[in-house]
Amino acid sequence: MPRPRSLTHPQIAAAALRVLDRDGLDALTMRAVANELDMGTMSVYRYVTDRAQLEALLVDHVLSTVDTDVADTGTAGTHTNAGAGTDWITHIETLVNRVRATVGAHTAVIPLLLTHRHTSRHSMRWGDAVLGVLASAGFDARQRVVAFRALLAYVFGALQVEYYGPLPGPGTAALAALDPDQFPHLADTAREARDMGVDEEFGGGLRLLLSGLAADARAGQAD
Amino acid sequence: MPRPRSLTHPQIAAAALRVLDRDGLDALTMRAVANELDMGTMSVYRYVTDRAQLEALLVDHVLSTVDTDVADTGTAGTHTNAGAGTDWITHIETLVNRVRATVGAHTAVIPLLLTHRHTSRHSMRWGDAVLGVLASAGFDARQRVVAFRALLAYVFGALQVEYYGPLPGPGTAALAALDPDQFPHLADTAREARDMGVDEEFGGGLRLLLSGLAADARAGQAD
DNA sequence: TCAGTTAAGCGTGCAGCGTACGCCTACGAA
DNA sequence: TTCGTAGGCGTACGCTGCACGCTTAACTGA
Repeated sequence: MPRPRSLTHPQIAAAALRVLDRDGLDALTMRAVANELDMGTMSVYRYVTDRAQLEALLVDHVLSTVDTDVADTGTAGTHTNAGAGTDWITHIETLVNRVRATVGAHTAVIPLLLTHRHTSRHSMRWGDAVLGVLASAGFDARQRVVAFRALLAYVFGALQVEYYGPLPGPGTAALAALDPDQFPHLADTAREARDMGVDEEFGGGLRLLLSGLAADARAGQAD
Repeated sequence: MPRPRSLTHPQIAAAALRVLDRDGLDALTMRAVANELDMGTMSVYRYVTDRAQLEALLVDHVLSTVDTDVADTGTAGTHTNAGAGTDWITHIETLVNRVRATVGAHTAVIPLLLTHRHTSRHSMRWGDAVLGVLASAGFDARQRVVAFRALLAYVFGALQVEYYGPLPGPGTAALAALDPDQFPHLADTAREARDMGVDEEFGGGLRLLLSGLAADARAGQAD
C-alpha cells in the first residue's frame, strides 16, 4: 500500500470553507480550492469525485460544529413530570438557534445548504436531535413529520430570505419608497420594518411556528 | 426611431420558461433561450443586460399568473363584524396555495425563486395582498412584518425542501434504512413518513404557522 | 424618391469553468 | 534493490456568459 493519502476530507472541506469565507461563493472553484491546498487542480479529484461532492463536504463540515446535545438546557431542574412540561420548546429553540449561529458565521454557505442538506451526516444528527425532542414532548409520528419538515423549511427558508434580502437592507428601503397607490400595504409595512433587527425577525417567526406546535400539543393532551 | 423592437420581455420570459420546463435548469443557457427565440445568442442581449436579469424576468413571469385577489373567498357572506372573524386565515391559505400551485407547475424554477423574488413586481403584488389581509385582520405593523417574513420563509423554504428531497422519495427511504442505533428517531420517523403526501406535509406546516398567528390575534384582541 | 440615422441582429473571440485522460513519480512491500 | 500501486498533476476539451464591432433593417426628413 504505497504513497499514503496526504489529505483528509475535513482538511479539504476546511480549505474550501476558507476560500468561501474569504472570497465568496463565486470564487469557490476547484482551482481555488486546490490552490488553497497547495496542490494542482486535478489532484483534488483524487479525494473528491466532483464539485458537487466538494460542496456536500463543505456543508457537512459547517454543520459539524453544531452542538446537538440538549440534555441539560431545560428550565431549571424543578420539573418532575416527564412530557407534560414545555421544556421541549426551549430545546427546539436552542437547536434551531445553534444552526443559525453557526451558519451566520459563514453566510456564503447559505445557498449551498438546501441543495446538500440531505446528504450530510451532521445534518441528520441534528434532525435526529430535533425529532427526539418532539418525540419526548409527546407528538405522534405524523405530527413529528409535519413539525420537523416545517421547522426545516422555516429555518433554511429564513436563512435564505435573510441572506438574499436582509430586513434592514436596501431591499426594504426600496419597498418603503414604492408608490403607495400601487402597493399600499407593502410600502407602509416596509417603512415600519426598517428598524427591526434580523434576530427579532427570525426569533419572532420561529416563535409563531412553536406556538402553533404548542397548541397541537395541548390539544393532544386534552384527549 | 427606426427598426422597432421585435420582442417583448414577456415573450423572452416565456421562451426561457419553455426551455426550463422542457430541459431543466442546467439547460437554461443564453444560447438555448436565443435558439428558442430563433435568434443569435447575442441578440438577446439587446433586451436583457445579463443572465441574472433573464432569470429575474423568468421568475416574475411565473409569478405573474398568481391571482392575488381574495375579495370574495371568505366563508360565505354571513359575517357582519369586520376584523373579528377568521376569514383572514382562509385568505392567506388561499394566497399561499396559489403560489404553490403555480410554482408546482414549473418546479425547475424553484432554485431561482429566492434569489430573484425581491426584484419581481408580481412578487410584490402578492406580498401586498398578504400584508393587506394581515392588516385587515388587526395585526399591528411589527406583527405584520414578522408574520409576512415568516410566511415568506416557510413557503419558499418548503418549496425547496420538497424540491430537493420530496418526502415520498429516495431521501426518506434512505433515512428509513439508517442504522437505528445511530439515528433512532430519524430512522423511526422516516419509516412513518413514507406514505405521507406532499400536500399533507405542506398544508400541515402552513397550518402550524397560521395557528401561531391566530393565537397572537386572539391575544391582541383580549387587550 | 432617396440619402441619412439609429438601433436591431449577430459572428467572432475570449476568459474561466468543470473535468477526462494519461504521464510521471513517490512510496511501501517483497 | 526492485516492483507495483496509487498520488500528484500538465494538458486539453467542451461549455459557459458575455465584450466588441460589423452588417443591415426600418423609419424620418428633404
